[in-house]
Amino acid sequence: MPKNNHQTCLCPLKGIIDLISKKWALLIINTLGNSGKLRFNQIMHALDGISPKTLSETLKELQAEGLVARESFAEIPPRVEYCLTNDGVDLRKSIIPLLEWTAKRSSVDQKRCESCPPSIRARNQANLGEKN
Amino acid sequence: MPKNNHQTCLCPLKGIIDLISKKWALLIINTLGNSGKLRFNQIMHALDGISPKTLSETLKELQAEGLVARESFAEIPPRVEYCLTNDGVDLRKSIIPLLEWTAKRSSVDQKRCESCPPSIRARNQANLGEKN
DNA sequence: CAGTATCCCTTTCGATACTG
DNA sequence: CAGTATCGAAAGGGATACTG
Repeated sequence: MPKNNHQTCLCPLKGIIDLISKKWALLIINTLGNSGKLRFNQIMHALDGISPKTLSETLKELQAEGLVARESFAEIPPRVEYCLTNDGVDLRKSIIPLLEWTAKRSSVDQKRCESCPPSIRARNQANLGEKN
Repeated sequence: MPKNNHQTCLCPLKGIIDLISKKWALLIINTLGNSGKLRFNQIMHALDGISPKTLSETLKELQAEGLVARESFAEIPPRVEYCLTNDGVDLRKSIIPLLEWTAKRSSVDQKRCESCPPSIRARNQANLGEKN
């Protein structure tokens, strides 16, 4: 069996394309994965540039897919927290190679990560060092 | 260091979203990866439903990104072959976990893979068996 | 605070006919 | 065969104002 001939069916991909091709879906997944629990406005802030409409819609789709869990508290002012489900965590893990591939191609992007905590940036650099 | 707290920066993701959010990009990558070299009309046929315009445009972008190589032969009728570059092969490898995640979620999709060669389907089943 | 409702612009992409 | 040209429909998504 040739080493570089690992064949995969593209049919499952068709299904997932709709999900991850949503401009913000993977970003939300990753942000929640980084932070654990976040409130609506916290996600808005973390994903600089997303509109409340888009965030709201995308979160609903992610919930429908069983990737994100929503918990609301009967308080005033209202409080709602979002986090990944186990499935969401798995998805996030499965895109890490993709992240690494991207980072490896354009390490220039690392410098633009002003919205990322220094700890994450440091870890990225370390990961890149290991891989190269 | 908590085990489930592997943090990743989302900035590289922003860059890749544009690429993979193209409806057909990953499908082309994977099809080429499965088959090695393919001609324009072969890709058209493999990706049932894509229009020549969309295929042409997407192939150009993938070439511009250095993921796909194009080789044309001065023959009549003309012949052009596409294949993955090394970078393209790497990208394809990096999305395999994503494919596996998707396949694991909805093994029902496996049954709809009528366009896939039986050998690929068999391999998918085997891979699923290993993972579960 | 956590969304929803509107408006509108842009991009995407399918269908089809045509060309070197 | 390997595309290109043109048209149009549809969806994505931003800005903003508003509501429970």
